[in-house]
Amino acid sequence: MSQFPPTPDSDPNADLDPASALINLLNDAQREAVCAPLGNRLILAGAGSGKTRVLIYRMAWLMQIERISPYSMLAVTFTNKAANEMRARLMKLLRTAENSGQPRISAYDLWVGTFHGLAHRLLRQHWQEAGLLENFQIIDSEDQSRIVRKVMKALELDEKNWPPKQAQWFINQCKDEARRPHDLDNYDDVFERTMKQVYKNYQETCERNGLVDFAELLLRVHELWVQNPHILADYQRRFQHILVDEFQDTNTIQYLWLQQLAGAQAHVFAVGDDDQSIYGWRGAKVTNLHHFQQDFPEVQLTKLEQNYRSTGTILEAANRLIGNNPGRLGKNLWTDGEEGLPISLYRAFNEYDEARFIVERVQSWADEGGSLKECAILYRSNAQSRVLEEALLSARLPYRVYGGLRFFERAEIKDAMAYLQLLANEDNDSAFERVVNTPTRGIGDRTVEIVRQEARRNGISMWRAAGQVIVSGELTTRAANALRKFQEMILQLRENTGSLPLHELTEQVLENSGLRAQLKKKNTEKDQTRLENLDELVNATKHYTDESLDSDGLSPLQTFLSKTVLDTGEESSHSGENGVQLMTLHSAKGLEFPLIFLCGLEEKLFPHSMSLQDENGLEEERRLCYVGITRAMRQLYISYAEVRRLHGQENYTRPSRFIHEIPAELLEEIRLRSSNQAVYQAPKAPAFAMDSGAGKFRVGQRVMHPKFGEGVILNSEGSGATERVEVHFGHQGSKWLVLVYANLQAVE
DNA sequence: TTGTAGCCTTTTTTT
DNA sequence: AAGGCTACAA
Repeated sequence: MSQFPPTPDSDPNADLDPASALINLLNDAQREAVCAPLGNRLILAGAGSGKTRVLIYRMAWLMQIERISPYSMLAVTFTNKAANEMRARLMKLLRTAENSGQPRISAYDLWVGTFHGLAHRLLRQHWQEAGLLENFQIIDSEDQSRIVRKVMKALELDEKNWPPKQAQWFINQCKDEARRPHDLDNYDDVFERTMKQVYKNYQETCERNGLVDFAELLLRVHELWVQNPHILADYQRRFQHILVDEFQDTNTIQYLWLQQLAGAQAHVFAVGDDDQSIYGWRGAKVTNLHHFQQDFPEVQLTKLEQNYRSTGTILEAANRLIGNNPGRLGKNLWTDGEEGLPISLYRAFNEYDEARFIVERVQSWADEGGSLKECAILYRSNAQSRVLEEALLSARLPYRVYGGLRFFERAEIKDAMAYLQLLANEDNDSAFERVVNTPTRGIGDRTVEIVRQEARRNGISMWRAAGQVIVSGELTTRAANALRKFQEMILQLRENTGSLPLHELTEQVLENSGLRAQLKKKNTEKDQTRLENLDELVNATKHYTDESLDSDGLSPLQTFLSKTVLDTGEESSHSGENGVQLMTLHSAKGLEFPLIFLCGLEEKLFPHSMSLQDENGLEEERRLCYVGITRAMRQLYISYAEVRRLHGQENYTRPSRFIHEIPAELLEEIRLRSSNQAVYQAPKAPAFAMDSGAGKFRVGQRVMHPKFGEGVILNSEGSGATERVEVHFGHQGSKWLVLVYANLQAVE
């Protein structure tokens, strides 16, 4: 471990003068960046080169040496995780400096946040000038999709010919490029004309209901500033120093935003790595790195190429791989640390075998005293996590899955949240429609449709329309009563909104709405976890008390609603704090682990088939692979499966081209299997979960045979009476056995 | 209006 | 494989 220098953030160089204390442990390039004179600067920082550290030290430098008030600084990141980490590390660094007798400087006034978070804050502040309702709410992409679908239905567009997803994509794309419907051409093309119409209607719906989607947050602020120069001028005057992390991930609107805010005065300190640009699909423009150097005056460039994270072998692999991408800004990572172990390559039969292999290696890592949270399993798509989870589960290894179904995206949570949204704003039609009849209370499609029409006819919200329809006699008395009862329930809850603490209010929502009762009634295993999720939700609300309110006079309820949409819910820390980390390659960016498993390196999965259409897509996949490799500090495993079941379909695969792009001498192929030739034949039938009488045999399972003793299932073929499994029995080698006769026993 | 059985489609990454 | 959606019976 000697190759890794101590992390200096907490290093008590207390008796040095402040400047030396700060820069003492930086290398030359890092020091150049941190101590640079004021001005625009681009830091091209390779993976593991201390990018974040430089950013944090720069902030400390500005405050302590340049005597710049934190009040005039703005630091922007892309994820909340990054923002939180940055703030925490900065505070820690300042605290150490404080001990050395420095005057107290607080980072509390400092704006650190994500683009979206900051935009939200600005819009709350200036909702009037931005043309928003005071109690506007933020919607996530699922909400957005629902609204798009509804809009398209109203336009009588058939979902088959007009996939809503496409429309959603179109809308977001436009917004990312700062285009409103009226900015668009009067298309001749039917498709584009229709999309434009959907966009227009969608936007009107959002305006009416006080809803703001992710892209809208950014666009609104942009427009706010265009239309209100005095507001912009205020912020320009305030934020003289703007620091941007992961600059390669900025999209058009974010770039515009920065340009506006910086004006001619501010100094922008941008940190990025073109080789780690992996969000092109959501509008990020790597070219912003180039533009930055042209659009901003006198940009100085610093390259950070020394890597402190990985072994020489891992870096070499990463460099060679990324070398296949043309048009890079050019960077070559190096380390003066040791070469390290070769990269291990494992060819699995199928995904179960792959998972089995990984779990086995994790197990031996743990047996040798390694900590589980130092292991990460990375995959291309979320769907891959399930098999891995099962394997970990049956090995009784704790784990934690990042992303995937986020807590706040689960149906039962969204239901509960919709009630809260409706309490905060009764005109939120999305929320209204979601919960009028969840749980079912006799308000069917018929009734809802009548309410919807009434709302549309009068240009009012569904909540108000419901009130009118109840008295107008358009409904059967039964429906009217049900609807009235629903409204009374909401109104009664609302009475408590102000007086009760948020968690008690939430508790009441769960009880009075019948959400809990509904789940308790069915009481299957899934419903059990759903109930637990609801409890978890109540728990989460406990942090939102009046005292803890930090944002601009919002009620705890409103604060909670906004936070949960923007926050990915990382902190809803469940079990598995000390477990193996499972995540997609995308969410692994910025993290590092001693032991990394990169799995599913197969053509069409990684690189993903969707990205193979164009050269850009492929290059982005390669960068993604580069990100994955460079996460590893000491040891890297790469695996692929010869057969993989995807979308219920079994596929024969070819190893990813990325494997071939890593020099063979850095790789070491691992063969756990017997010498049996049969292993090279692709199995003819599903090689797992055999459903014969014996029950739960599958690849990787340990079994007991009366004559051969204990072994592991390597493979299987056929089904029913002809189902055979290949079992490896230690020194006796592998044998194909017909399951019906073999009399195998599963071994725990 | 509700609940369910069966048909259908969908397959990447996320603030 | 899994979720969404429709059609149908109660």
